[in-house]
Amino acid sequence: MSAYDRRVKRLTISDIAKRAGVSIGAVSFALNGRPGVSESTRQRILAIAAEMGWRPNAAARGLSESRANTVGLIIARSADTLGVEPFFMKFIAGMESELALTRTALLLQVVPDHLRSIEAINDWWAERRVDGLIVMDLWSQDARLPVLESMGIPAVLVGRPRPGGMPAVWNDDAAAVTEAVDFLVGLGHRRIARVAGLPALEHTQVRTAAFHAAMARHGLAPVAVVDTDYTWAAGARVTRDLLAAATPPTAITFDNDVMATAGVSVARQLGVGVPQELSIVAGDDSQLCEMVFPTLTALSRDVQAYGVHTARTLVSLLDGGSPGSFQDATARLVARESTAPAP
Amino acid sequence: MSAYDRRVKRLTISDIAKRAGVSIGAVSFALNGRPGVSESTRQRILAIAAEMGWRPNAAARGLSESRANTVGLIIARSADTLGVEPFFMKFIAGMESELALTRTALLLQVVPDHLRSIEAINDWWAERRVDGLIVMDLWSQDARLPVLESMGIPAVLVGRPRPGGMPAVWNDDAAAVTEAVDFLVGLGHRRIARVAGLPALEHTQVRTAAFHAAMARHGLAPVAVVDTDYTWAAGARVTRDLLAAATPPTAITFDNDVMATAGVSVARQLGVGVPQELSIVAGDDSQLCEMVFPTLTALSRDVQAYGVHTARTLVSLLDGGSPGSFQDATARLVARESTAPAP
DNA sequence: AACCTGAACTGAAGCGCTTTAGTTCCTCAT
DNA sequence: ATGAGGAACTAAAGCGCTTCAGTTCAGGTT
Repeated sequence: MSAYDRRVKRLTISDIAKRAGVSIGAVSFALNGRPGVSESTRQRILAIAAEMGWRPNAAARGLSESRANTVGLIIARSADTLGVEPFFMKFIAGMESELALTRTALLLQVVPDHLRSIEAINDWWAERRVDGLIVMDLWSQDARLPVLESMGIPAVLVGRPRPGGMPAVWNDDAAAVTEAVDFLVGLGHRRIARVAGLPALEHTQVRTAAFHAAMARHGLAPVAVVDTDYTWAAGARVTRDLLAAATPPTAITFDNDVMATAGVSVARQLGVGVPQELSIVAGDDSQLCEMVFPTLTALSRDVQAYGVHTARTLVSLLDGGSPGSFQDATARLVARESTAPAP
Repeated sequence: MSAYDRRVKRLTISDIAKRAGVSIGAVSFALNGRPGVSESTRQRILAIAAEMGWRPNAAARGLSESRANTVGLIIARSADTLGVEPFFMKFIAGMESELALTRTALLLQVVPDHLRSIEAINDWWAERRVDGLIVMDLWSQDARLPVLESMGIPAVLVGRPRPGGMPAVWNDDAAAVTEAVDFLVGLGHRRIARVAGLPALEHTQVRTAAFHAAMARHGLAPVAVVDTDYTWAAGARVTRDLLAAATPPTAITFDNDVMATAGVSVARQLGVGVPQELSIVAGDDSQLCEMVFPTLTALSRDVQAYGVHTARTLVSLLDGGSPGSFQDATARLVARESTAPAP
């Protein structure tokens, strides 16, 4: 005998019907704002339902409507990387504030790689647990997209829109990177390096291309562009290498805050003054950037709003709309202490 | 006409029944390992189901079993605080690895306070969206517990067990704090301060009590014990105050890694050498502790395992067991660069 | 008075599964 | 030959809701 009896008598729509002296159909009409009942009975039924504290059984409604009223978010990263990235939690918080408005729940799954991610997609869809999905961390050749398309799964991409593909919510990474380069060049820097994130991620490629273009526009050649895995260790190693070169950069842009922090740390160890001898720009903003000394100049954006817009797009898609892609605000450069005129 | 037709013909148990030439009841028996079918037909049915790629419709099964096969995690914190704390993502990742084994999904909700948290509990339970809950960030007088108890909601507490209450997964915060104090005293420190977290949180109180007890055991009186809200700003402010005192501490323990980082930063600004003049211990370990200079001595534990154990306890509870509370491994002190013999 | 209309409501099917109460049929003891 | 017993299966109810096809009835037309 379980400590919890699952079969407790639950309040159902027919209890309300009995109490109101009408059929369950009438109750359903009343509760869902459909025609078929007079305004007076509707009010009576609503009052009774509220008084009795009735709430629809999600499984029953889902079964009947062929809809789960739930969306899924699958994050394909190792738990270690996730931990330090404030991005996800903020994004999730934003999504939920929006989803709450339509009584849509959020199913979450954290898996280490794309293969598992596809398994999770299959499971959820086959079991009808979700009505649609949010896809993050897009790769340029993303194995998940064909799966989603072939199965006809409604999804919203967090990243650049695909031609003819599903709706995407994105922001102009290229413009942000360009702003950072312009800012550094404006400070007199000529020898600038870029420490990029995972090369498989599409936005890494976009940013790298934008970096090259922006440098070229100023008639400059990058000192280096190095791909990494976003970790602190990688940021430290690359910074060490860059500073050990014959003509080291006077400025480095990092693709996230964690690596930028590592860069500051390594520079200090090597006795390279930040920002006197080396300027540093972080590609993501978070409390972390204000936690280090010197505080980090960073590309900042409203991640929570990003989550809100993504959720809104998915909800609209599920409601039968055909939302276009949504361009979120471009990250702006927030100048702090880690940048200064070139030596 | 929606871009996605929800009414696409889905594979159901009766398709399999038709194909196997048996009744749907027989199929259900076969798929769920129940008696009522011969071994040969069971195998035949399983083969057909696998071949056709059948998966049970979660809503249908849930409706029939009066069970959602989903558990809920409600996090009651502001998105800002959440972001920097690597704890949650790791914990979630751990939970999921365990939940995946029993095909249980995780519903997540991030709300700013306990009031909203209770609303979310009510909603989920009334709608039968979850079978049980994980309760984190326990307060000593936690308004959620009476709600859970009165509604008979299966729940596992992440924190100290309540006498006669629901099962809890916890670790010995007192022992960990004691180890930190012993360590510092062993290094010759006599003037030790504690920068605590949110005073409403139960484990803050447990740690503070343990801190006092450990100090007393060494015949010492704390320089100060200050409550905070875990933020970087609070950590910085308190450190500044402590170091400005007539007889400043030679060692400070902080209740999380973020504040400890702030402490290091402030000390440097004030020209106080870490660890030469001031030793610092962080109450939580994460990559952050290895990202600052000097790297932080910290109380470290396996957060992912913590999540695994919590999920396992809840699953056992839902399966009708009556799991006792589970004591997770005690955090161990990882000595790094931020601690040294007292000046 | 006969007819039509539309609003207000009921009855019942159906969503996909589990589970209980039968039914059929084979085997074995008598 | 008869029946008891059990294994292997089927039929159908039920989970709680939505929805569609009817039914009833007041009111208006002609």
